Amino acid sequence: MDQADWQRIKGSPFLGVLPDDVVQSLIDGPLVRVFEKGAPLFSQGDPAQHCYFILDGWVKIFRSTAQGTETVVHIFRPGELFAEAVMFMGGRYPVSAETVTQCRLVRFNGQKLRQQIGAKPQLALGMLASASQHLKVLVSQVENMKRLSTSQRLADFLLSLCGTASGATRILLPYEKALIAGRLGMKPESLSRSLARLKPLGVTVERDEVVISDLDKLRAFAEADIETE
Amino acid sequence: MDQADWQRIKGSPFLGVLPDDVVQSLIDGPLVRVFEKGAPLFSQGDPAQHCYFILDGWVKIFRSTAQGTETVVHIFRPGELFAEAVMFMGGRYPVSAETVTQCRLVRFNGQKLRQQIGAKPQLALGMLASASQHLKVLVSQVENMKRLSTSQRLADFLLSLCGTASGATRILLPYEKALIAGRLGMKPESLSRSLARLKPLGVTVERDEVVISDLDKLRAFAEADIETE
DNA sequence: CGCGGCGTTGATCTCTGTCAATACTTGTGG
DNA sequence: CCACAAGTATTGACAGAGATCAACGCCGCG
Repeated sequence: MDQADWQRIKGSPFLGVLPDDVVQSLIDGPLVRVFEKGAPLFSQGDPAQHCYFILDGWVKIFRSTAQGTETVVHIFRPGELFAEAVMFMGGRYPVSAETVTQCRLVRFNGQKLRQQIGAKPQLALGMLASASQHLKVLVSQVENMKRLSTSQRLADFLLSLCGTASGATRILLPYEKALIAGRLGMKPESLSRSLARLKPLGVTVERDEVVISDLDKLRAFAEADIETE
Repeated sequence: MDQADWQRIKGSPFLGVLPDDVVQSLIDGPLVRVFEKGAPLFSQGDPAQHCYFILDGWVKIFRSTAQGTETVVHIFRPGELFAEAVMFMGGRYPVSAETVTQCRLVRFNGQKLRQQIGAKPQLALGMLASASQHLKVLVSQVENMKRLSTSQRLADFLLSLCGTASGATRILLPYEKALIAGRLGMKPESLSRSLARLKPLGVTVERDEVVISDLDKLRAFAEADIETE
């Protein structure tokens, strides 16, 4: 775990407020764990004993039905902590998690965390902050599904990869397009067509590289109530 | 605030674990506040200083765009606590809230809560339980939007009003159908047609009264991956 | 009685899922 | 170096679901 890793941890709402030695005391086993792409982290129904912080890579959170269909609920990115609320409660995971790229993760032990909670109220504050963050994300996901067209959701997704920059930019899609489609609530074919529909707005795709010529134009489109062409 | 009201509060994952005097000490001003239908509680962007527990009535959580359209994100019902996680952070509300019926609410003060958590860490445990609960609700909403047809979402919604009963039942729709449609991510016209499509499954509607002849049959329909009609 | 809000119904259109065919990429083994 | 196979992405044709627009019925209320 190098300096950049600690920097990442400091940026997290949950872990950022804690002294380094406290953070270390919550880690169970090796400080950093490396997972290959497609590695399962936990399954829905498992006892929620750990939560994870992402140093590098992307992690898929999904639900499976008895028939085997799987629905992507969310995909977490580097710098995010997930499964902390349910782990803290000590119940069972309501969803499954799996890496979608190679990942470097920090795993925290729920039992140790629960032991420390009484002595360190800021632990609880941080967990609530993190849980609140996740609530916001899911709230806007529900909103997007209800209100936006597929192209708008895609635009929103691309913008979320760009940060707050303006003008033109060039981004790499972080994982497979089929997964992006699932994350946005559509099929891969629809994603292809949605991407094509963004071409008039200055969005061109080649392989896993997307070039956006005017971020503000794309933002206006993503937020528009009525599709203007 | 009578005995039944306290009973309600006892059923809340967050407040249920707290002693009565602690609950009272968190209340800011009058114990119970009465709101007429359509009363705004807070707007997105306001500093999140309070959270609310619903004794009676229904509260709509929604988002407004710059253009003025609003999207219903969630509708809370009697016995539910909302806005607690974001209030805890001390940031700003990401959504707006408004009563959709006449309401009797209990309002809690964020500052007092934060003070008390320092002194009594078990307060934080309850809050985490509540946040975790709401996360689960949102996760299943995301899943429903992505995976289920409109009729299935409607069936799911009706079942959520029935509890765990079996056999036949009769329920009253708690608010206007246009609002139900928004909650389920569809248009009022589609809601009408979805209701009609449930008739072969033993669901009949008259005004705001719904009669279900076989709850288990409806459950099977709501959970099916492929519509078998 | 007439008006307005709400809900339903009907006709039509658009979009997305589905199914299928076709590149393109990558990796493997001859 | 090439042939081949498997995984991934795009494209086209088609059918179905839901949105849209418009008309009508119902009911409460002045």
